[in-house]
Amino acid sequence: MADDLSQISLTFPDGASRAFPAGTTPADVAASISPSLAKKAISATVDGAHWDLAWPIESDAEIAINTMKDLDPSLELIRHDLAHIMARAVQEIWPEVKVTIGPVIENGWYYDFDRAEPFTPEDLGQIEAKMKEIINRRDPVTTEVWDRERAVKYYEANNEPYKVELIEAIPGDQPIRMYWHGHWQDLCRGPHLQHTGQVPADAFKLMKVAGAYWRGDSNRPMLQRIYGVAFQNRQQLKNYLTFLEEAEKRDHRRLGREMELFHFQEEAPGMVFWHPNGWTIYRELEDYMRRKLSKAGYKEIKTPQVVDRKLWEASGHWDKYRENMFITEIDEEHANEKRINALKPMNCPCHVQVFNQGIKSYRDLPLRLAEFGSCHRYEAHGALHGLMRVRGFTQDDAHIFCTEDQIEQECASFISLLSDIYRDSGFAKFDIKLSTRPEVRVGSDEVWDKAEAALEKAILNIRNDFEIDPGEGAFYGPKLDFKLTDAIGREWQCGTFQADFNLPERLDATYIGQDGEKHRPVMLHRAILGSFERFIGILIENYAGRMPMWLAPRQVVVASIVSDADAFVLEAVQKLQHAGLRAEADIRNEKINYKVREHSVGKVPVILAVGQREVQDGTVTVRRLGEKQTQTVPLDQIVEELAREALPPDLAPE
RNA sequence: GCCGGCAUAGCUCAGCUGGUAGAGCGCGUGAUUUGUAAUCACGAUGUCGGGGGUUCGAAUCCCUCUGCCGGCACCA
Repeated sequence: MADDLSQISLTFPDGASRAFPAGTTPADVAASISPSLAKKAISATVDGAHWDLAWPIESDAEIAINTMKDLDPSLELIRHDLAHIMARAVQEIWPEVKVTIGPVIENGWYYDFDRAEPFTPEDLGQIEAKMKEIINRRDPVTTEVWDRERAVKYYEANNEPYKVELIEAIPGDQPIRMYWHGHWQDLCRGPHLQHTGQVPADAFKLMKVAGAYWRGDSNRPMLQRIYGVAFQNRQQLKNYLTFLEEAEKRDHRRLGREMELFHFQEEAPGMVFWHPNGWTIYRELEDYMRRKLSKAGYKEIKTPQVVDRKLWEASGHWDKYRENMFITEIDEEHANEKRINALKPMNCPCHVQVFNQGIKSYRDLPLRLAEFGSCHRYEAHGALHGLMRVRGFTQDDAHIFCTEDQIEQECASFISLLSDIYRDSGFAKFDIKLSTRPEVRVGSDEVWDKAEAALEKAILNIRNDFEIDPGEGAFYGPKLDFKLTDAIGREWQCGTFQADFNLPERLDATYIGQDGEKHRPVMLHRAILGSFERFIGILIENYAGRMPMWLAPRQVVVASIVSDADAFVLEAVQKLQHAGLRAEADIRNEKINYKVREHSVGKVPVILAVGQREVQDGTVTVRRLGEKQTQTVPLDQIVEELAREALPPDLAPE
């Protein structure tokens, strides 16, 4: 063994330390502990870094040996190695295909290939079969650190130009690691399993092929990306596939059709045709927002849809977003020139116009101008997606004109308002991200210091965890983004709060300060829902269409069991409607089973059934969505109960 | 915008290698008066996304446009 000078001390998770020769590998360490651990070991965690069993450790460190029982490292290795195994399978089938990169992602991995022919779904099956073959070969994984030039020459010789480019992008102080699975080779930073047979052959699946730009750059070649998912065992894979099916059932586009909420059609791509049911949800949400904003000290305004390009030139949007704006032209009778207007893509320039009317005093600040602002943006065809990404949408927009000193208070009130609204709409959890000053920006460093600190302090008033995204702020000011988590764990960025030192300048907004001089206000752009369209899409998916009472488009259906009950049904509906409920009668000549099924599928939260007995007793039999039991109660009682239940959260007594 | 796929009745989908369309649900009519997730019978579904071409003949093959789906890029 090596002498004392080249000894290092490794500390284990239980706190014990032992001396090892410098350059010892985790495999050596595992073997020194027990033969069974040596067998089970797959990788190590060394000072927090995921470490290949074959990588030498040169200095004192904390070490933990990982086995397949350690979820994160084992999934990481399985998915990582599958990416290579897939690339190898592809090259074994089609040797001319060029390989590029293949990282691990959530639930699996992808790998991008350059191939003239498109991959077909049948190809995926063939690749999968080949991958299983490779796994069964149990080829050992070996790792070598190569000299940079040698690696470049190697890839040049093998006609793998993408790999050459990748090597050139690796910082000079980092090793070029060459990995071999049997005869197949890839460039990779590792770590890896010890042989391909360690990957569970029945716990992965290739999911889809899609185009993807080389290095994410739309000016560079379009490659073909194959996505795969992988888990530790077959059951976990099955669970995941079931989860996907469940998520598909929540798809708001499907539910939108089934529940008759809205539709889209060719003549207006990306624009929503709201149907009565969907528009009911929209209006309930809008009414709720209007009350919340009004209570929070906002003044609601409405500004024009069609605005002369001059204003967009002044605001800077014409230069930057011209391509994405809907333009209207008009020949005015006595004008020399055609007048060019744009449908507003955002509300802020118009809000500044409202602010600029008359002279504002510091006493007017903060001035909070809110608008349910209907905006249009020409989004790329490929970007459209149901209600989630549309070309015509309505923001719950507002601009707060204030002084620098007021930013913190305004931000704090905003976050508290946003928390209320998210909670009321069913989202308990949300995350906050603070994006700070970018390289290129307007405004002095002092103002940025102040604004960033104000936003940070405002968050800390409410909670102590938030993420910082350095350099990702807008050029005009720092911003906060708010991401909520839905019922199946997906995250959606909805709210935003942005300080703006630029637009007031460009559009010359001023107020008279205490000193009698003109000053520039700061403008705070903020939204909570983002857009009504998208937020409703998120609500539909979050609730899987089973909206809470106050948002449900059809709240109660009163269904007759025999036609002798029809009169009582109509009476009940009238009482429910008088109590403010969205109630309807179902006195069709159908069995109660049929009616219950239809309204359950239609996601009506409450069905009241009326037969002979109920008519006699003045009662109804209540069945709630998703419950099998029923309960017979006096009509007047349930009317009162449901009316209370249907109150929007801000109007409901605590 | 880019890559790939798809487009048949209101919805979900079938229609093999070219011979002018079919099922279930829904809809309409009638019967049934029904007790908590589909009662029975009968009936009608349509410019096979639009345009052009090949062919004696096109839902089917080719071209093109549009839209949708999955990604990528974009998202003030």
